[in-house]
Order: sequence, then structure tokens, then C-alpha cells
Amino acid sequence: MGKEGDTKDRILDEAEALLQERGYNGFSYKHISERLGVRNAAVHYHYPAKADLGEAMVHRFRARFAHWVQHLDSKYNGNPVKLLDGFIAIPRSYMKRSDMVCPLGVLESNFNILPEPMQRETVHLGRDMRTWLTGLLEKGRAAGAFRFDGPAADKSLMITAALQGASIMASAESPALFETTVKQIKRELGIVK
Amino acid sequence: MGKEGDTKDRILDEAEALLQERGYNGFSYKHISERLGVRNAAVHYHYPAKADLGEAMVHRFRARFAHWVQHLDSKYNGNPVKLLDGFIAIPRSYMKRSDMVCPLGVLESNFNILPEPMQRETVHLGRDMRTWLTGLLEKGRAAGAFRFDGPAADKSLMITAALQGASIMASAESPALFETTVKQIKRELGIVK
DNA sequence: GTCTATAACGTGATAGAC
DNA sequence: GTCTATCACGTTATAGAC
Repeated sequence: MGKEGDTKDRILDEAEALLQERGYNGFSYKHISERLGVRNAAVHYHYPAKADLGEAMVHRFRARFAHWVQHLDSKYNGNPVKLLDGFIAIPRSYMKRSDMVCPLGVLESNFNILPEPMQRETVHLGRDMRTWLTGLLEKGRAAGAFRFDGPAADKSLMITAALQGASIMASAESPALFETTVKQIKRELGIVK
Repeated sequence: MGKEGDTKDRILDEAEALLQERGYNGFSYKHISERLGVRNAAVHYHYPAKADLGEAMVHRFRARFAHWVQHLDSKYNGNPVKLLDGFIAIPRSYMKRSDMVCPLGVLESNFNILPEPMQRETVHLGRDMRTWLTGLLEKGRAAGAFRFDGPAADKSLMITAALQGASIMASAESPALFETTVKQIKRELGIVK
């Protein structure tokens, strides 16, 4: 296990990038093994079936979100505007290259071709994110940091949908579409000019 | 050419449904030919390469949107609220089955694996839609039918992103996610309780 | 833990008969 | 315009040597 992590982790890293670039049906064990400089069979050793690899990916996405949330909560100690910025930074960070889509967007838009365990985990990931944002919006509105009409759950859903849609549009056209969407979201929460 | 249209059209119909259900890499000539009760070679007769079929699909999406706009404009004669409802009905109509995503969402989330002519047409389709909505929002705000902050172009982008994201979420979880997003969008435009 | 070799199958595509 | 037959290739996956 060198500084880039052991093979099992490196497989997951490559698979994740490929998933975001090309979708679940758009990458193969061959793509992964070639990028890693190993043979096809080595990948199968660590993840016997593609469904196993897929499951591990979504599981890691969920764990990462949980960790992110924990980290942000302690770092910003309840500051709603900072926490929202941190939340928005998640899909932005996944857009490292302009042709990458945030994981939830890829998973959901590939939903019907996903093995059942991946589908289950994907639904959970979406709910994790919306639930957390709903709580933040509620607290932020009560504290006078955000202004918006309607239930926090509805607003949370709309913001999540917009971020996800904008991330997908950005992958096809320009990262600017994501940033403009973010600006409008903040404007409508009353936290920007 | 019976009442369901000739084979060439029926191929396009099946390909469209398959694209929305499974993505561009998720369907094959075999899927289409089996659903149509013809042989693989018959499909290749009408669309020699998959890229030809894909191009025809996106071209039809664009033509359909242009036609829809024309139809709605004359039907509602400038009524902003009715026109917005018509616009929202587009992704909703594509969600016929809960596991179908609106075409632009699938195309954009599959962007990197699309043949270049499809990519070009996809970008145009997205711009067509945002441009039309921007004009509607501008006129509607001037007429006092809509209320929102910021440039109409930003608001148009955010609404389009939210509708697309919500359509994708709905395909993975429940059509209710789409309807709740629509309600929030309307609430924020000041056209609903 | 990685390799070679190979199997079984799906996919995009073509030739040529009817 | 559709058929049968066939092809080259990619993909997922396994057996067994090192």
C-alpha cells in the first residue's frame, strides 16, 4: 500500500471517476484495469462482479456525505450560511473536470439499469442529503439567516433538484451554468445582493 | 403505413422510450427489434448506425419543442401563467411512466458517451428551452404575473435545472418529488398560495 | 494478489437472398 | 423493406498457474 492507497481503493477511485464521466453502463473492467496498469482478472479479484463494485461505490458516497456533514457541523458550529456553502461545495467538488456529474445525479439518471442493491442505496443517499438540508433551512430561517416561502422540506427538494440539474447541465455545456444557478439560489434565500 | 406509423417512425418511438428508461448505452438494436417484432437488420436498414438513430432522436426532440412552443403561444395568446404550466407539462408528459426521465436530462447526463452530432444538438435543445423560458419570465414579470429577484436568465436557468433534476429524482423515487418541486417553483413566482 | 488464457454472451454492423 | 447468416469486437466472468 503506497501513498496512493492499495489496489482495492485505487479501483474504487477509478471506477468512481469513470461512473461520473460515462455512467454505469459506460465503463468496464477493461477501462479500470487499463487506467491502473493491471489485468482484468486483478479487478475481479477485489470485486468479483460489477454489482459488487457498484455497491461499494454508492456505499462510499454515503459514508463520505455522512463524514462531510459531521466535519462541517463541527467546523462551522451551526452557522447556516457557511453550512449551506459547504453543502453546495459537494456537487461542485465532484465537477473537478467539466465533464463530470455529481454522483447522485448519475446514479439517479441511470436508476433503471442499476442492480437492485445500488438502487436501494441511491434512494437512501438522496434522502440523506435532502433531510440534512431541510434541517439546515429550518434552523437558518428561524435564526433569520435565510428567507423563503413554504415548508423547508419543499425548499430543500427544490434546491437539491436545482443543484443536481445544474451539475448535469454544466457537464454538457459549461461550469458557469452551475455557478449561475448557485447565485440565483442564494439570491432567493436573501443571502446575496 | 398503418395507424401506428411506418416502421421508421416506430423505431424512433421505441428508441426514444428506451433512451429515457435506460440511457444511450443502455439500449441496443436488439431491444428495439424485439419490441417491434422485426429483425435486427431491419432496424439497420432505416438507421445504418446507432449514431444516425441517436441524431434523429435529438432532432425530433428539438422539432417537437419548437412545435409545442408555437402551439402553446397561439393557444394561450401570451397568458404567462398558462404558458408556464404548458412548459412544465413537457417534462411531466415525458414522465409517463415513473421510470422515465425527460429527454434533455438523459442526453445531458450521458453527454460524454454521445456521438458528436448528438452532443451538438443536445446543447442546442437546452439553449432553446432556457431562451424561451427567459422570454416568458421577462414578459410575465413586466405584466405583474410573476414576481422574482435577479435577471430573468438566471431565474430561467434555475427553474430549468430544478425541473430537470426533479424529473430525474422522480424516476428514481417517486413522481411526487416532481410535483412538489413544481409547487415550490410556483410559490416562489407568487402564483400559488 | 496478480497473471495468462479462455469462455459465453451482447452489441453494432454488413452481405446477400427473397 | 425485411429476412437469414455471419462477423469482429467488447464485456463480464472464471479456472488455474505463479
